[in-house]
Amino acid sequence: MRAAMLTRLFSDPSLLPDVQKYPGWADDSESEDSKTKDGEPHCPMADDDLDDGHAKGAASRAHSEIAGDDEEEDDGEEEDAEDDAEGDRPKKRGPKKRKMTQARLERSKLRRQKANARERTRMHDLNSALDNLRKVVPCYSKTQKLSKIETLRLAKNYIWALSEILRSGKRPDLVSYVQTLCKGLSQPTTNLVAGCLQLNSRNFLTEQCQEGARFHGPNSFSMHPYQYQCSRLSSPQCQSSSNSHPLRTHGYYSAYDSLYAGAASPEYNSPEYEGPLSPPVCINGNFSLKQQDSASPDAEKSYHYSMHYSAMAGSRPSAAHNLVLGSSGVRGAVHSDNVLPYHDMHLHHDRAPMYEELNAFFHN
DNA sequence: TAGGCCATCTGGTCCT
DNA sequence: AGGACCAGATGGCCTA
Repeated sequence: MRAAMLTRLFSDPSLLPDVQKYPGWADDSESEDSKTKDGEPHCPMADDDLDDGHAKGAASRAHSEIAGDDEEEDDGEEEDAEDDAEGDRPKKRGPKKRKMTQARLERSKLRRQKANARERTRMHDLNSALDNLRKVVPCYSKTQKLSKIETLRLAKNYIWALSEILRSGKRPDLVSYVQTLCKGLSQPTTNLVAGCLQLNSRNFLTEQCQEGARFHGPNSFSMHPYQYQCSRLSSPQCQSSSNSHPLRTHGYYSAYDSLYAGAASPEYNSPEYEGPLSPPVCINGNFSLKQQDSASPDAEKSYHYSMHYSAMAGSRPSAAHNLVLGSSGVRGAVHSDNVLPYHDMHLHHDRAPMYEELNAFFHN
């Protein structure tokens, strides 16, 4: 902190916002005013001026005050004498620290400012890249952005899931897919991703109830309890309860299948999505949650989603047992704000060439 | 109010 | 010397 103060010793008015941002500088300098960060002795005069300048929130004033100390500009013996006069501190061995003349301080300050600007630019570039990454991971929201770390985790999982698909040449079961996608994600992010998939699934379920059980063709998944639930949903009573029942695993299953079904949708070209071409995860992005949510708002609030990450891709449908959905979930509840308004959330469903290849692969 | 996330500043290190 | 990169520190903002 001492070194930080040094660089701000002659800060100009352009740094005033920063000065305001660090109101504790003066206090810090009080507590450790006799040494620099690396333990080098430090001019006490500069400390006093620094404290004055920042404590009063007038960096420019501090600058002028220091600049007025012309007698300190002279280097050489005078500085040595000052050091000796400081007295009780033991002398440091090694090369003497060059006195910070006004010119050197100015240069140092300029360097620091330039370095800060570069660092800001660098971080902005990094954030921009992260924003781009957010747009191509399976779940994207304009307003509820994934955090940086969650974006990276989700992207990693997504890449892993896609490479597993390419490697095995098979459609994985939905549970494995979801597990892979959500592996290591925080609960809110898991909820968000799950919400995305579920959103996609609801409309899909409706379509399926109208179209019949076309899931049970040659390309259908291997049978497991969730497929059973899915097929049961074709019945009217099952549909009517689908939004209120806490167990919505069928929704994920259907969502997953919809991702790979590649069925054209009138809402395919969602006007909401303005990002670049996205990966081939959610080509069939139909959003019909709005009405359904309004019909049963409590359903979302009571919807709990718990995920255990015991298996990665390649786990068999038995992994479904690790996907616990219910109001008794132990990992935390899905809050209503984790399920975004449909106009704000985007599954990626662009016609990326990669998807077309994958889609052709899965349907040939 | 605590905790998470973020932007920014900063000094250190490495490389050119 | 200067730039890139990194990690630590700090404070602001937001949310549960």
